[in-house]
Amino acid sequence: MSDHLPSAPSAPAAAPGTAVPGRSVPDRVSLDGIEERWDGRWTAEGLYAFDRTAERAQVFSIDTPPPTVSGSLHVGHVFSYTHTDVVARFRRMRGAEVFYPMGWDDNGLPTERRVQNYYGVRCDPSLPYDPAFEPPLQGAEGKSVRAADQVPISRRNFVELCERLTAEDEVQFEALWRRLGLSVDWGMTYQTISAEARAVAQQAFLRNLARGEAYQAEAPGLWDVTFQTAVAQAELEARDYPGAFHRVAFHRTDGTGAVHIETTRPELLPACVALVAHPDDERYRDLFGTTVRTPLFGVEVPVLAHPAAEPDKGAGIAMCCTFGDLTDVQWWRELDLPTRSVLGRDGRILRDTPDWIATDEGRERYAAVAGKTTFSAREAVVAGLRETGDLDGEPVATQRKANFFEKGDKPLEIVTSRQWYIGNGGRDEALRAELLARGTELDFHPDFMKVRYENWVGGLNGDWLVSRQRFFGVPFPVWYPLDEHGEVRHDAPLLPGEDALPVDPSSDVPAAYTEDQRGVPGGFVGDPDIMDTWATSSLTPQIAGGWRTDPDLFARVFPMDLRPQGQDIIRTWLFSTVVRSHLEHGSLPWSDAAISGWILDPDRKKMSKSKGNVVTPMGLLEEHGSDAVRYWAASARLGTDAAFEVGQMKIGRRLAIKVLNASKFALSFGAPDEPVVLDPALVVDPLDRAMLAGLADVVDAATAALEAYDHTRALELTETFFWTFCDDYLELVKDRAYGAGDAEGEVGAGTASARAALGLALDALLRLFAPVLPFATEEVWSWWREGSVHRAPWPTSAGLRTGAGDAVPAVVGAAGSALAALRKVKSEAKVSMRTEIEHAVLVVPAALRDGVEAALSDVRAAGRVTGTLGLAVAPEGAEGVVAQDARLVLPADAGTR
RNA sequence: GGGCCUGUAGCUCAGUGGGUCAGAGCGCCGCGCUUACACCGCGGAGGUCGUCGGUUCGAGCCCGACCGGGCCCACCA
Repeated sequence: MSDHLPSAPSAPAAAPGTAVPGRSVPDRVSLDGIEERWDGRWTAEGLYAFDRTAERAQVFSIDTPPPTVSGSLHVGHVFSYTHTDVVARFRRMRGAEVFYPMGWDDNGLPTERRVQNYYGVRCDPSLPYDPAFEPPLQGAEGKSVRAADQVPISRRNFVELCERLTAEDEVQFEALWRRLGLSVDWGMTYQTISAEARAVAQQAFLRNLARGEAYQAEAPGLWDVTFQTAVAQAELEARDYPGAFHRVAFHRTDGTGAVHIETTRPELLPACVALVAHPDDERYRDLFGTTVRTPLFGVEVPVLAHPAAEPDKGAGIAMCCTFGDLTDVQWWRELDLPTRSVLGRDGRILRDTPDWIATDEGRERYAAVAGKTTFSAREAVVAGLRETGDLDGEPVATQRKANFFEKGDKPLEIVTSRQWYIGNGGRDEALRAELLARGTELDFHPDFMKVRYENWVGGLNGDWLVSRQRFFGVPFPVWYPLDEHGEVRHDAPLLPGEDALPVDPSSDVPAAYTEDQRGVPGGFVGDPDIMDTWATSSLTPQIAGGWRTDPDLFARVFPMDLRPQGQDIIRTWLFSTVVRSHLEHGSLPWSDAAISGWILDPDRKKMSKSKGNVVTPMGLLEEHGSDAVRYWAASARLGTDAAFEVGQMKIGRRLAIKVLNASKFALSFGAPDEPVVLDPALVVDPLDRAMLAGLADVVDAATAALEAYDHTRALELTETFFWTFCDDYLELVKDRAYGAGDAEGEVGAGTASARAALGLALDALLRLFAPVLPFATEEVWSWWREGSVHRAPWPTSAGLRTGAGDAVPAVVGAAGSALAALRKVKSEAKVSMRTEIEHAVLVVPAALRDGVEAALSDVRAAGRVTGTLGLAVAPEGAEGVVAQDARLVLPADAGTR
């Protein structure tokens, strides 16, 4: 007996070999309204609901990327989310219980800014919660409200407004995803700023802290002066930045002359702590150990040797300031130099004149730059250097690379501050090796994306800085005692129990303290910082999987199977998730990572947001249909950039319509109430058997491709087969399937064979297409089958092979070539394909001879050959089938050939 | 400077352990209202596979160099 329809628990598919009763094929088929109709049904039936009684081995869990709800979705999202959905649908049909949640990322700067502008407020954690608060503005979208005009509100109020605002976005986003046909379980959504997500982030942090993986340190670090927050290595972006080399004289204290250095940051002159040159540099060897005096400010600094100094850069001797760049930090640390910071966290030169500037002139010069931005301070310093003659020549303009916060527009400065870190291998070789090993374990699709992971981990130069000096976000669940002098005891943090989470240390009180002790000597103070957004989103598997509150669920879904994401956030989201999982669970967070490429506009540039917004995703879906857009997305391989191509969507739409039409046709034979018998034993005709043999190969190959995350290959195989099926097989088999040659009232064996083969083929093809074209396939499925195609089992080749017997697929191609030869005769004669042929000889290559002969009667019928159709073997080397000596039956007025 | 990806018909792309691999679709040209489909069908014309070397009996497919695209990292004196 065949097993072409293996039973699945939720799929009331036909039992092997049984008849599928009752067809209900519409007279006219259409894609119009198909998305709303089926999305509604799927929702009503809970078709994609996750069965949480499933065991881990049965579950396929997906760590869906939560889109930023304060941005807008663009075609790139549609593209990559389709890839994931194809996987989800395939796995579901393969019998897996698919855990496919959707998250909304409403934590972070984009949401913070949007809430500020939309409601005219700003977050001030020092304020108490006001339950009755109503924002001054509603929907001041587009206009940004000046900071001075923003009403300060408590963090809790701010979070509430965030949730209020993003709720509207989530409705829009969900509508789009539904329209696109994502088979998400909409009963399982999460928000990254929700109480649950905050609690997970805090709990994970507390555990990192308890294990010694998280720590606090006061150290120089990269600082964004606009946002006034520390920034992590992963958030850096190197950009070109105009600057100028200034050649500046330092005066030797022994009075023997001057040393010239070159700098692009003359405004940092008051922060200079040393001059540094390479130990082997002949030019400066004599100076090592001596001191020089800084111009303008008259501070005596040593000339030192350090191998990190590069003789061919600038003058070969550099001024080391605290801090101009990361090399300065290295020198400062390794040469044990003093800290002389002059730059404030707001990016301005500190107002108070520092005590290391002792001379009257120096103090005067400093007063002239105090409080200025780096830009103005630079002008002032340069003017001063000109005045004193310490500027040698004119500044030489240069283009240099500077580090920027990816969301910022001013170069990062280096500022000393107290920050939280989580170990990520950046300063611990053993941990780095472990994390590199995790990367090796993880199956990247495509695999070369693994290199990006390895490069990043290999190049880390510090631990993960997780604290941010912002106000909206997940606060650190930490308080500190104040000693009797009111000094903060950072070394003795007060921590909440896990049951108390989430906490907000700015409004909650640590155990054994009362609110009135906040900020007073002997009392306590809350940690003012919030976590980096990645510190929360690195925990999406834990948040979505119920790590904290639902261990039963968590055990069924974690470690997850798949992380789909973009290649640009391998260093951030992917890596940080691996770090958290490794530290907390001692495992990878998922076994596979599917990396989608970019969408490029027709100019081969990365599709910009502005362009992406011109073509809204919803507009695309409405114009072309969801299946069509999905087809375009599914045509692009993972990890490969794809062009935004409307043409490809049109092809997809055509395919979807073809599926409807061809299916309608394949189901049109026999009386309407006559059952479709899906019995391979009925398939006896050589052509039918060959078709099934080909289809069986396609099923095997497509299945293997999808297993390997190669949805493109699977689609291509299926599609190619399907078009041949339509253009050749359906045409060839048409008359026989109608029962053209059967006696009145009888269904001949050939007819039954064709009908069974058509049914079996349709049955498999619909399921093969279902992951990519969920709407069209479901529509067709509903005409003749019970249940949803999306819960039907993935096709297997075994039943098809039973029907195929020992037939080889090539017969279909041979017969198709023969039919094409007859068509060509008509095409060249410029007559209708319906024109009858009264005589022709098919000259076929030897290799095709048997195939053509096996299907000759079908070829005759499809080619409308009424008389003799001869068969001859072509000479060696001839290609293709040629019809010779064709005589067409032409209308009287067209003349004869 | 280091690394990854990529360069095949006008366009978008397949070409699977080197030997019918020179392909598909779109576009183009011509034809056809053939009762599944005119949101269609049929037929046809398009390429010395970026360049130059090398390995091999044989190379889009392997190796090297170069040229052209895209991206990541490093480079802030």
